[in-house]
Amino acid sequence: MSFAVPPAIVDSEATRAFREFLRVFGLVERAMQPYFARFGISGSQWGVLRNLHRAEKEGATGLRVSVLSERLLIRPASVTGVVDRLERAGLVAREADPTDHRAKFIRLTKEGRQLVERVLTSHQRQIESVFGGLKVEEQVRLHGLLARLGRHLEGLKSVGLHTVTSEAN
Amino acid sequence: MSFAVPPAIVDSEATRAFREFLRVFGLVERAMQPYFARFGISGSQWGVLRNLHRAEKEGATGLRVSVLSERLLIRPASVTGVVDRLERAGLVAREADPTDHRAKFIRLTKEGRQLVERVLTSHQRQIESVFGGLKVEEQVRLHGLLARLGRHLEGLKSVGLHTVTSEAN
DNA sequence: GATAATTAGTTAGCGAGCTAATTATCTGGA
DNA sequence: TCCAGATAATTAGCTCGCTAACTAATTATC
Repeated sequence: MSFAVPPAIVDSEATRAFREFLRVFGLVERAMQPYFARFGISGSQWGVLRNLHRAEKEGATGLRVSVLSERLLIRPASVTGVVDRLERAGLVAREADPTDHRAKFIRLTKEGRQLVERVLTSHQRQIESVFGGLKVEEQVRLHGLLARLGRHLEGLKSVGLHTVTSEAN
Repeated sequence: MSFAVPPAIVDSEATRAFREFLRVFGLVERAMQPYFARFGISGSQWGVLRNLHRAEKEGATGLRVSVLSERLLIRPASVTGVVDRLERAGLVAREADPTDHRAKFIRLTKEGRQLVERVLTSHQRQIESVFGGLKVEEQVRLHGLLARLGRHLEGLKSVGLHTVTSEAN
């Protein structure tokens, strides 16, 4: 009964989708990285800058490290690193939160704001170029499938025997 | 004529898809990492081990660093690092290529092979659990859209003004 | 056959993610 | 009130990507 051994020759649809997902992510990274490099920043740094810019438009003077951590889906310790480099580049500044001396507000400097505006003038076009391989209707379908998958993953707290990173946060 | 300013309020479908793509990737990583940690390896290390295992099944005794680099979509220098750690862990070994003394074959050790077999017994189930948020039919559609996007990105050699990493390879 | 150019892999050094541990501050209950 | 525990951010130390520069070996060219 050779059925006892899983048929490794043919992969499941989930496996095929999984592999393609990882592969395309690599390709997207490779397409975006030189784009950001033109502005002297990295994709991660753009994530911080974009969020700060949005916050400004909504009237906030800055964002806490913890808020950036949640929005960017990275740990606070990682935010510290990215902010360090942005600060060194003069694009953001750290400011004490008067109501809570443990917390710090990260805000855009004038230079940072100017850079964001400059990136934004070409940003849509860049993303369209990356996703231009899909018709708008396909982009919508992709977004829908990803959103569904995302909701599933948010619910998936423990997948194996471990908890995703557990309550350590 | 307020049209001169791009309507930043409403994002394009491409932008929405792009953002969701990045977000879901983060979630997938978070789901897989503790799974691999159970076996004492990382996702990157698994990539090397899985490729070596496949190569073995196809009759090869090992794979060159350059071949691993192509298959994993990472630069040779990065392969060196992952292989270093796998070698230190006793899961792979480096072996000279008798026909070309510049090249090296990376092959599984007995321990490495045993680990791969052990991971494989639960691997399908793990991936199904991650992608279980989608029906099989949706997984197929997702795969199709990603493959299409992937083909587009492979063709996209220069996106901005830069070449992806240029001819330096 | 000697030398130039190419190729395979590694090293060095950086950015960015992670966890675990540390510091400083805040807060709630005895 | 004061102290224990929670919370915000940082630091230290790891993996893993990257590029640039290097070494060693092969191939091509004159």
